[in-house]
Amino acid sequence: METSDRILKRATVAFGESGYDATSLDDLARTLDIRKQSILYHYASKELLLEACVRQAITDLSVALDEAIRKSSYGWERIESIVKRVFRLANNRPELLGLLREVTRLGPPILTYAVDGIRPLLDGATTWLIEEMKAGRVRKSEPELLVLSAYSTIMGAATEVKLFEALGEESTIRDVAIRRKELLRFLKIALIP
Amino acid sequence: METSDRILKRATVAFGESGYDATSLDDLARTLDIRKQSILYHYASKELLLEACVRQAITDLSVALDEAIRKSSYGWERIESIVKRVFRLANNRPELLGLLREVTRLGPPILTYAVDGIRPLLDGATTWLIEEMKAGRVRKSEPELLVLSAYSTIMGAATEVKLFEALGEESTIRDVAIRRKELLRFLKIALIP
DNA sequence: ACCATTGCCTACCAAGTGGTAGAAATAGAG
DNA sequence: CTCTATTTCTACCACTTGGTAGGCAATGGT
Repeated sequence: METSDRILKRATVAFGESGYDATSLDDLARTLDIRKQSILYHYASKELLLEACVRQAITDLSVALDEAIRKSSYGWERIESIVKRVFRLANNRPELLGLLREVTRLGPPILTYAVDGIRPLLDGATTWLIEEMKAGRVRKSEPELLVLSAYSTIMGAATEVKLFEALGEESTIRDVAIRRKELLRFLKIALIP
Repeated sequence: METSDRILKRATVAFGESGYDATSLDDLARTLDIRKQSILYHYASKELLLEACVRQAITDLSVALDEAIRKSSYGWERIESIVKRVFRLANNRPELLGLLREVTRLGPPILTYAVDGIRPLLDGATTWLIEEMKAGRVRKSEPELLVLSAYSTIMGAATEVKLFEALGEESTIRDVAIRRKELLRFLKIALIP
């Protein structure tokens, strides 16, 4: 694999799991078994590296969601498909969701940058929801708020694993599956008329 | 006000809003118009300062929730009362919820410490929910999971303000009230039989 | 009057930070 | 082989970090 890609991948993990400020370029270089200056050759500054990570993360996220959307039809089935895909993502690549959360914590300018990348996804979801509401397949309410609520709910359920573990809740695949099932039941009751 | 209390308050805000790593003791001292060494006089290390902040935050949180519980009766009314109280808290003292989230990000040892403080609250909520389910006032499901889901949902709705703003969603008192109402509607449909 | 304690300070330090300058290796093209 | 461009490196640097050592004024008990 290309060095620059290796850097990008590890940086995304580090930024997403440990946070931007807690990750030093020296640490990062050490885990990659290269020197810090090699990182700075491919990405001129730490901030630009973060930007590249965010760009890639959003791309990956978009691809995953598109996939979930394409292989589902309408109404509840599609919501279920998306939730399942996000949970799988949270399991396979927790750093992606972690990075998104970290970015909202860091605020501008990187947040503004990320938001521009995510907005198409949210807009798509919103217009789709409006359609579904019109068709009577989803309970009528404010679609923008619903999308954002769903975002934070799914995000919370998918990323709060560390908290769960600290609380003694196990996090085997089975336990995560149970939580997913509960969330789906919850969403179904609340969303479907 | 006592110097040590001023430090504690500012530190909670800084840790909760900007994050632990992004907050230097020098910065903190500067905003308090004292010297860093005065901070280290009252709190022997940065980590101990964080611990003190967490302890105080959990106390404040407990007080607020107890209040919400005491002035409500049972079933839906109590849930509504708690959600409203948390939203008020997120509005008046966003740093409290921010600090909690930051702590789950930092992981052990501080997370373990915080969890010990919060567990009584969660246990209380869980046993209460079990009662309510028995009495048929709340839809039957896994109470532990329900508590944690509710936690992350409310937390998300209450703290994702920065994201909302970046997305162009206004965050006037009225808008927050609308989001609160939507969340309550959502919870009511999902929880009440 | 004495002295110990409290509270805040100045002065300093070792370790680490992101970043610069420029030398050495590597490799493909003519 | 030689020239050139790409990549990685060593050697630094200015600055910030959390933390130590110790001084100095105020306070209050004896």
